[in-house]
Amino acid sequence: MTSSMPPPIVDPTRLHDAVIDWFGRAARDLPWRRDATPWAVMVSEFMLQQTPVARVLPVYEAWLERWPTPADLAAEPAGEAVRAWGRLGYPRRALRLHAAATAIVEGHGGQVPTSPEDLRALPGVGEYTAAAIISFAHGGRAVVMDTNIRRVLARVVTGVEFPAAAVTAAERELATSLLPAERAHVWAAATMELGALVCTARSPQCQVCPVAQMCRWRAAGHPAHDGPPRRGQSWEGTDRQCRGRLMAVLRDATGPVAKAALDVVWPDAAQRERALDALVADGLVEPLEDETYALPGT
DNA sequence: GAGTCGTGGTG
DNA sequence: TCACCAAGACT
Repeated sequence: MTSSMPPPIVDPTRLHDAVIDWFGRAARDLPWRRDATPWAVMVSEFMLQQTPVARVLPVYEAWLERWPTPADLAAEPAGEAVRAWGRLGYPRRALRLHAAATAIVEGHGGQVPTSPEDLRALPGVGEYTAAAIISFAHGGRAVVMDTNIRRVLARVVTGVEFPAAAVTAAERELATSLLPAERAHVWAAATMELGALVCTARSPQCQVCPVAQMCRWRAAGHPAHDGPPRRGQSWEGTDRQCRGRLMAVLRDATGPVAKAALDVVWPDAAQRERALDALVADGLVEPLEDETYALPGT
């Protein structure tokens, strides 16, 4: 696969050293770094998918205390995972994490897999999460591309404000070419941290950036994003909002709830029924007898 | 490849 | 205020 991208202008070694050195001073003391067992890393990565660190922290702590191993989680009904997920959002992630724990117990002796293939076969583990687990849990060498790293590379190396909506081949080639032979996992964590703390989406702190001197976007005068506007996520009146309301009722209940309790949280009956059916199809809700509903297995 | 899937903080 | 954004995965 040939790339249409010009070769990187920055010197990879300088880039690595600057970012990793900065990371040594500025890295946050996060619980999944302090106790980076494979299961802890895996749980954190599921929770951090599209969810800010600050909101993950309390749920993460409670989760690992209750379920210190994959087997502990797999031993309980999926609904308990959904309930403990709380208001993190995208509750299917809780379902997938539970299913992944079950698969780990049944197929991997209770140990989080180490190979990309085995990791990707787990529900909820995509390209990013597999690479993250390999890097942060096993100290392996993998191309990690999350929203932070993609933005940092787009700016520093490519010279544009934002990466494309979806990962491109050129981007993957660039990230691969920059993957250091040694301490690749530190490079991944450091680049991600730089994107999270300094090279942020809204208001980048170039004044304190360790690679400002070699940043192509900065050198070009911070040109604004050129391309189609990134589609905002609508919310009011959507199925997602409706689903959220229904799930909140079931989470906050101690057992099965009557359908009437669900009806009152969404006025549009047709949309409500459609959303409820979808939740059942997704496995997030279990219909029981006498027109009652519950989280699966509870 | 574009759509869908939650929730809440913030510039 | 409100559109944007947050360690994506899946169809």
